[in-house]
Amino acid sequence: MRGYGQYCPVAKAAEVLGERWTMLIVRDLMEGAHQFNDLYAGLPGISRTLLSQRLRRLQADGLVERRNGAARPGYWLTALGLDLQPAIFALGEWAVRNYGHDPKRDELHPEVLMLWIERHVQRDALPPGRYVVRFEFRGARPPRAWLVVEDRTPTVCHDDPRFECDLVVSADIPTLHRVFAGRLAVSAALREGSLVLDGTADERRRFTRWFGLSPFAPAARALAG
Amino acid sequence: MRGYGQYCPVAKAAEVLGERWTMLIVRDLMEGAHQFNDLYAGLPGISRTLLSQRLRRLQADGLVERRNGAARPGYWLTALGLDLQPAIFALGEWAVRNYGHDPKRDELHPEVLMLWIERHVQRDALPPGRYVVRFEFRGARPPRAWLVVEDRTPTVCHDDPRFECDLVVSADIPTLHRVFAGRLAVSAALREGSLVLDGTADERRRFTRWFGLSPFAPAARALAG
DNA sequence: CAGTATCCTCGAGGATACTG
DNA sequence: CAGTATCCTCGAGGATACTG
Repeated sequence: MRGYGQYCPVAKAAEVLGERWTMLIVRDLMEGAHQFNDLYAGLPGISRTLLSQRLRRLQADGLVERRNGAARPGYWLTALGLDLQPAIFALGEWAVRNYGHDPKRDELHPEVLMLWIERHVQRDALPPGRYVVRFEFRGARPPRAWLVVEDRTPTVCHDDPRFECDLVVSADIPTLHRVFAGRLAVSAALREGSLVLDGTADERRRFTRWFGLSPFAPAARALAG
Repeated sequence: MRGYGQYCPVAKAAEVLGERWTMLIVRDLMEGAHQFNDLYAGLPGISRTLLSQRLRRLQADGLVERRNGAARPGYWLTALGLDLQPAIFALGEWAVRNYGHDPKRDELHPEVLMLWIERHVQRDALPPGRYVVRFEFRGARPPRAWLVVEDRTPTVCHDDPRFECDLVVSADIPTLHRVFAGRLAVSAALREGSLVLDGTADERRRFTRWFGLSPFAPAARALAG
């Protein structure tokens, strides 16, 4: 995107963030995605070429840096990029306030939703060692997914990992999304039966602690009243 | 712009605001531009066709409505559009915090700067009747412009209106911009002589009251210390 | 796993001329 | 003053195949 040739703060922000996908990449980096393939999985429709290009542009603009030193190399927001948090949050809150309703059927990819859930798992609430949860989507395709935790690090699997499951979570995708988004309380979903937990009483209780909600859940909750 | 097919608040916001020019159009509407030609003048580089298209899209998305009833028909933000103010402001503040320095020479159009100044004039501080101020840009092209006020309504003229001037403001464009942006206090500019006011003592004093700064001036000032 | 190189398409938007 | 219609260009990005 060419610049606007206007020395206006809003124009400058639009210049850096205005290209297609860029804001979503920043959002994903904020929510804990750092590897190329992790980012790629969270952006259905983008091509690998384009993601690569956008990441290079973000590096050139100083919002993102590639860290090679760590155990797993990856992309991280710089201080400049992290400083965008309040602004991106304000944009999201605007959308929540005004468009918070009726997700269209084809806007709910089970894979992406599971990725978001994975990214927001409350790690401290997870048990040590291996921990496996199966999600049953009730008629969606794919019909199920697994959240496999090893040493408090969750990973979504779409193929049966063939481990014993500590808990089974059953809900259709819209319900699971409404819960994640904070528009339906876990307790209310359990009560009405749109969300069903299958496991020991301890595990069912533990779910409410490790299952993290969207950062926009408080805003959505505030709307509901 | 096609949507992202993701039911995420940030994606939704990016969908509505992410097209080139759209955010700047919203910004201009927030700052008091309402007529097609007024918007057009504030967006150097856009084509009339594209502006028209973007305005139609903004109407379809519910951010803008066309009001035909008023004395001058024009485009106005709806409640949905106005609700974007905090988010757009946060984006601008991010840019001010991080890119607040070194405007490039060709990013400072005298015409656009004068338009911004016109839009932020403090009307209550203007005298009734006709009031005319000439701006001398010291070597820029065009070299001067007039702010003609009739009944507290300011209009920028780039051709000599042939009225007597109540005040002459001399400053090069970068200085005038720094003052408008809040990065150089009027008092400091006057002291160092980069801004010169020519008129009666009363008129010179009045200038500091009607000359309004950018909405981002407080953020810029805060940076300066 | 994390990208890059190459080719090709198609649609956004510029230029120009026009209108109520 | 406030746009619209038409034509045409060019460059963003998809598809595909490839690599350290």
